[in-house]
Amino acid sequence: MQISDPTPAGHPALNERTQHLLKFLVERYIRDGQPVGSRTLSRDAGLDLSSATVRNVMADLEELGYLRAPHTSAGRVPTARGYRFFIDTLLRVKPLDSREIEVLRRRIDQPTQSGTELARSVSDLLSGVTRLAGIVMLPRRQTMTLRQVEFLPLSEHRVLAILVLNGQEVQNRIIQTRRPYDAAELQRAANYLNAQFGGRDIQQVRKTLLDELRETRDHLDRLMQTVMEMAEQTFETAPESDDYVVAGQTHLMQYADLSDLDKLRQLFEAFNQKSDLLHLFDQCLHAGGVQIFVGEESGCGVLEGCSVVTAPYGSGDQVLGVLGIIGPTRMAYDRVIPVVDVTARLLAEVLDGQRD
Amino acid sequence: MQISDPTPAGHPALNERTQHLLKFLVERYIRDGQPVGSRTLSRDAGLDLSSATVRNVMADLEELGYLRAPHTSAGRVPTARGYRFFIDTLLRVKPLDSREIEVLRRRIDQPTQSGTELARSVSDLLSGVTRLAGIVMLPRRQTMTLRQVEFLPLSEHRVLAILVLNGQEVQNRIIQTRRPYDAAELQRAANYLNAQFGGRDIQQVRKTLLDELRETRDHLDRLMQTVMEMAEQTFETAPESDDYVVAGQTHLMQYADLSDLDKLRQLFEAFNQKSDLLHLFDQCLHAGGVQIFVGEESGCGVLEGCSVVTAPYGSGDQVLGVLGIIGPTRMAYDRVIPVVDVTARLLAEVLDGQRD
DNA sequence: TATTAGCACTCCTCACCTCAGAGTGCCAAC
DNA sequence: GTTGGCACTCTGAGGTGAGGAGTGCTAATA
Repeated sequence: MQISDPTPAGHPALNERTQHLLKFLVERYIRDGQPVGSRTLSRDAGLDLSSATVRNVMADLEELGYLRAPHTSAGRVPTARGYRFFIDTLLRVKPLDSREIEVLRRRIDQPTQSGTELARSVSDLLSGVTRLAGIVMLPRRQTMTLRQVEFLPLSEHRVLAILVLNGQEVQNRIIQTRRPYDAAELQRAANYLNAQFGGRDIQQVRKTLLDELRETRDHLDRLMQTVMEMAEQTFETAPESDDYVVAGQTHLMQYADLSDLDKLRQLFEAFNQKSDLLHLFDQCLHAGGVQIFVGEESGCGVLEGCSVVTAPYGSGDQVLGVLGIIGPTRMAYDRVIPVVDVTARLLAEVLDGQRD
Repeated sequence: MQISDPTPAGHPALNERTQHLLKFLVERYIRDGQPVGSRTLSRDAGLDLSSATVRNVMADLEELGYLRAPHTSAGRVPTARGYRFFIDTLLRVKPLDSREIEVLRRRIDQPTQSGTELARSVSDLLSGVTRLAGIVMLPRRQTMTLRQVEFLPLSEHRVLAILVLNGQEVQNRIIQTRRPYDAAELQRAANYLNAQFGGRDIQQVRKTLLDELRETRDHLDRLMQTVMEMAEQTFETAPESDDYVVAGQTHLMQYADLSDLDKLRQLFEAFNQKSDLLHLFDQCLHAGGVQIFVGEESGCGVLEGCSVVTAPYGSGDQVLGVLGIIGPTRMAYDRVIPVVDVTARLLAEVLDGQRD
């Protein structure tokens, strides 16, 4: 697994003892949710240091911006920068054992009727296993392979276009036509498209058909005119698709860190709005591994107090989408990161298997 | 409009003065959210009574279970029973003016690709206008009219069934077949089904085909065998459909009445679970008008502190589904009720218009 | 020079108190 | 039946003080 830092920032060298203390403090804070004091560290961190010494170290770490004290006498808490350093250099991830992986695999590899359904089930899985909010971005339509296209006349000026993609996914679109078409005409257009473009991805189809032929439209024969009118609306980028699927938002209401109702409301609205989060996920598409945003690193104001862990998933060597979780900054990264990572891999496997 | 009481209960006769005071108290409480005291009523209710008199009346109303006092010195608050009486006999609903109706109509009558999309947009509308959570139950598949059915071979043992319903709605299902079928065979089966059952509702189709023919299966010719295998899976009740669509849940986080995070979590989980709410809405399908559940009248524990206002909508004389809102018990019924009522009517109109 | 014990200090939390304000119930008078 | 008056109750805001946790600093120590 490769964890890349979206916002690399220089970290001054810390000696081993300091790192150990920081690591212990972050872990303890993640476990208990309470500010950690020097006495606790002196006693439990296993370094045989007096609390006074620990205090000196903590003061240094606060100076460097890794820790902060909620108030004078309250111990220390990691800052976003502290979490960042923790994740990048201190964290040892616990790999899932094969039994857990098998459970995940079985839950993902269930027969589904559509990509949306699969995405829903995977985000359910993510949220169930991590007790956080799970998110799965749907594969971009543009990257899907065209298996088959059919046209069905519905009424005088309406034709139903049916796209079978990736051998599993079916999409419909109702097309408004300029003139009536009969079934035979539509059949011929579909045959042509299937013969010419079956097996290619939508992006290519669109490019070839529209960009290359549009100019010569006036010189096309009747068949190709039909093909063009159908294709134009059929292969346009779909504004309909749901972009991503969220599950388990309610989990986020359990964490004291996010108990501010107003903040929570804004967060939930961001889930519905989608645009901000989509932008964030787009950045992760080509990260090539697990990516983590701590707090406001994402540049998204509503994500204050939250962290996002994402991983792209793909079929073959192509990136199809991104999945991940959103939870309080104070989350069990050592567990969540492998879950996200493995889920992405398993989803890729399943999608590969479906390409029959 | 007809507002029916789902749980009629005897209400003793109240004299006019008492009713007036109760009405004023409920309205004031809905407006301000504060317990209403005798002084306020004496001063503002326009009855020229001393607070002592009002206190006597309030004591009676408390005795009858219409009011309760949060504590000794805090004025009174309506109980569920109080709201019930208010809604049934005291409430004067403010009809929407034609301008408002026009705005609603335009927002509903937008071109949509599918029933789900339409439902989503209507529940968005409901939640936007009322600032509560809007819910639209999707039309039961069983009640839809079959326009057209087509079968598309996908691979050896997989056939894509495409159902065009109500002239607007398209549904797909992938069917696993026992033996391979070629395109011509499937075409004949589709032709048969379209000829025999086009224009009938799914319920009928299913009944006729499955119940009547299943027994005689062994004596059917090859065409009918094909028809049967296709139809069995195509017309089975769909477990896939999303049942209902919720919008604007986040609005509910703004109301102090529901500010208990844990309660709120349970409520949101009920939205996702769906089964409880579906059961509730099913009851409203044949109510023939606006129906209101106050607090736990619905029999649904998580709805404590909430009211539900629903109205069935239909096309022609057939009930297709239910829509409504969920909000805090303390909501502006005089405004919400007509909004729900009119929205249901407008949705029916639009659906009627689409039956081309 | 790094570590430590000791100590004064800060700040939070909690329990407790008080007090004003709002509202009630009841009673006697009208 | 209605009303004024009065004692009573309860809440909520504000204040106080003890206890505890944790810090920073300093001087002593290894």
